[in-house]
Amino acid sequence: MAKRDHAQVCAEFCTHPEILDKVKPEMPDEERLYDLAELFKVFGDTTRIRILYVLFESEMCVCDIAELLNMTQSAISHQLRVLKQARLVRSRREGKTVFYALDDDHVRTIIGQGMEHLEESHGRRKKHEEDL
Amino acid sequence: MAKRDHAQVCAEFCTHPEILDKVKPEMPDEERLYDLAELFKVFGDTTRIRILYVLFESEMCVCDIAELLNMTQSAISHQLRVLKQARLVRSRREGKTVFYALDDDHVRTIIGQGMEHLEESHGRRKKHEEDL
DNA sequence: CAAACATATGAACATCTGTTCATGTGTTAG
DNA sequence: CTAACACATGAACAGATGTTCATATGTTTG
Repeated sequence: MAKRDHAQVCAEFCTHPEILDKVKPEMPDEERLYDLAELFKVFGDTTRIRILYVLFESEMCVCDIAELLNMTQSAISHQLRVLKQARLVRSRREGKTVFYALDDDHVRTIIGQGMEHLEESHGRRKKHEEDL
Repeated sequence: MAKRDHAQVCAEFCTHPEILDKVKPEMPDEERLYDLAELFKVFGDTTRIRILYVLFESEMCVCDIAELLNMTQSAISHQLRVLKQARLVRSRREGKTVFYALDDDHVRTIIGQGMEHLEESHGRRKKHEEDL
């Protein structure tokens, strides 16, 4: 039961049945799409991105990261938990300190592609800075 | 002025100066990291992910997408605006209808890598479902 | 055991985000 | 021009999110 009330949301000649029928079976299950969005949410925060960048260079303990990013130990710890739950980092205990490291090479690719996109779309953005 | 008050946030022997000095210059500017996080925020929503998946198959008009995803035309339009501002989709007018299409091939790579990560980390997750 | 330290975590709070609802804009047909 | 339609958008509201603060857990040292 599609939501077509207000006017009539596209007459029949607008919704192209061939396309709809072709696209529908290609869609992954809702659960996969949900998990995927959840994963990208993890990348969608400056603090977590900065943490990942820091870990590109070397494994590191919590307080090192906190100092590097000039943030509270608590804030960093909370975010490391999010990154760990997303399987993007792993932790290793050594005495009192806990070392965190990247746990997946897809991270580099994803962030790299994100950066490339920024470069490229920035290049394209010339004379129409704001086109809302 | 790093925030080291509560206890002392890691004694000097914990924060490894060599590592800090090595990592610091490798960090991109704050602005780039902010933009990157903003970009991934766009991927961090089920509706937008579903829209992108739909556009993988074919360019499409707003009401087609709304019908496919069984959502309001308004909701879809709002999200298309977000995707367009992030330069992930472009639009083309043809009479009354507006067609949207992917505007960047990095999108496929990024989503593909995200999916791969899910497969892989799902595989690794065996006997420790919840390890908060 | 107690003290010191590195890290983890729960609650609270302010901010951000996505959808809905109502309405505005741009285009075509009559 | 007017009506109908496809789409865009502003305001508002509920739900999600990140940081802070206080405190708990786990480890080493004496």
